Amino acid sequence: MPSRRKPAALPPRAPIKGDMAQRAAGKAQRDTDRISAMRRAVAPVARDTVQDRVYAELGDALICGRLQPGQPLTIRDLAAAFDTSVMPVREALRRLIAEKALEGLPQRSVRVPAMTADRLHDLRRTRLLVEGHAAELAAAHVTPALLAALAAADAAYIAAAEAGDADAELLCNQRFHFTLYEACGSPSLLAIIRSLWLQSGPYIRTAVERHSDRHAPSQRGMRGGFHSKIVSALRKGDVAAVRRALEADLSWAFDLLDSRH
Amino acid sequence: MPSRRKPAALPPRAPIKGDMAQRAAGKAQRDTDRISAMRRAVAPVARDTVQDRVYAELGDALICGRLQPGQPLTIRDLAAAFDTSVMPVREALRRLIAEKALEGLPQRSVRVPAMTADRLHDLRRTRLLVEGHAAELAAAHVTPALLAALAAADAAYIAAAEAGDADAELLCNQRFHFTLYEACGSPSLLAIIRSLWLQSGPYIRTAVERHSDRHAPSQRGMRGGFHSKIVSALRKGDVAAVRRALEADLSWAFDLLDSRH
DNA sequence: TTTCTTGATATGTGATCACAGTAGAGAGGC
DNA sequence: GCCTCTCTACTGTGATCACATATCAAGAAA
Repeated sequence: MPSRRKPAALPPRAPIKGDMAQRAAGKAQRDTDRISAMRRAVAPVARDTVQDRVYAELGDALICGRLQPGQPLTIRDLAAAFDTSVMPVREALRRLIAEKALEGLPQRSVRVPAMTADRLHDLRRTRLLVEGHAAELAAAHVTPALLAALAAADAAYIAAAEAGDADAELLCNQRFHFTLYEACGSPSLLAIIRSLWLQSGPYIRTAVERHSDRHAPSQRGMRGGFHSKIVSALRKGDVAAVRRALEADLSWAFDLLDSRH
Repeated sequence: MPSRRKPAALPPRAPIKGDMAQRAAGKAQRDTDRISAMRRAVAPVARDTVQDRVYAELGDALICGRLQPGQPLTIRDLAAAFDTSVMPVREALRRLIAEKALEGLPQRSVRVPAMTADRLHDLRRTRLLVEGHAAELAAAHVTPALLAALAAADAAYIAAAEAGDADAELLCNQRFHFTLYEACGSPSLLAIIRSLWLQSGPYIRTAVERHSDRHAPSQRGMRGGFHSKIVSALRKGDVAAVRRALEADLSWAFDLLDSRH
């Protein structure tokens, strides 16, 4: 069999297709209004489209590093993996390319951006600038609820790290940081940070795995030390210390990549 | 006639359709290879698609403020204005929404984001942070060629401002700033700045027009004073002064919007 | 007169088809 | 044997159609 088709790169973890996509195969239903009204009542907020779900799924895969740097992505393969047509995938890829999370090659193929020393250095500098500033802004709006949420996120992170579940570890780390950043009250900064995380996610995964390879499970929660320093600085209201702790946390991951690459 | 169809919001300034789009109406041509080879020789770099051109056109319109804040955009209207099908417009809008240059409403309609005091404040703060940092980085890589390019861009800006051509003024202002930012050597910062300009373009237009309303033509080049201060600070290598001058330039426009809105 | 309903129109989204360009494998000539 | 050419499968892009839903207007009921 001469087919060169690669196996599906990314199996969907949850059904992607909404009800809307089933109508092509389904029978014509007359009481559509009744059904859609009910559906709206059940899920009044999450009114997302198929492409939104594809986008979210790919974004998660990028941030959690489930996609390798340099890995090529084809629209049709992804559409097959998600069990949809090419349309939603096209638009999701387009969005991710616009956010620099994916790279559109001149031959129009799409791939996860390759990891180069220049790119790592650039991302590191920009993330220190933007996320450091967001942390400073958040430090000005500290509330007990925020501190509690951060502490909870940190605990979940440590548990995941010690359990050796890299996916959960990265997810909890993301949750901790974005809990902090959302408190900064700047939508524009938040959008920038989200884009930066999408861009650096595939590399950070590599860093975390290296760390796990080098250390015993009981030592893997080490990064939690950075997190708790951030929380205690926030509690004291020491803005400069918050920034320092956050920058140390970020630098930790990038240093792991700098040392050997 | 009950048609509620609005007039085309944005007449294309240049033909959008490439040769690819003409094949649907055109006759089948056999010597395609010869022609495409020739075309590649003539334009070896600009291998852009229809959606790229729609995207670029809409981006220019946003940065130059030819689209009003709050203005709704419909795919079919834009497709008619650009004389293409809806496909390229869909994907161009999707990209701009991903960059926060346009706003996707929950009812799935698309519009230019409305101007609110909160949003203005947020954009101002983020732009001061990011563009200030980019200017500092650029100050570390000053070359005579850069200084000459900036001086030329500033001269063009003053000429356009005194001529009262708002479109050209905004375009030259953009050129001056991006000449500076490109020298910072950070692709990630440049992408962020580009997105921020797309977001604030519609508002800046309003600011510039207010300034023109209040001042005689001979005084309209005033902003050039900021630009020349930036250039002279760069020439002296005074990084802090570069940042101050740039922040004064940016604040000038936002102050105009703050004062009366 | 006001309000709810009911149509028609319009608009975004998804699926499918058509086509140009590319890359890779295999056959042919040197 | 190595290089070149050709042919085929594949991929992204654009066009078009189908459909659910949102919007708005006019009409009916209170």
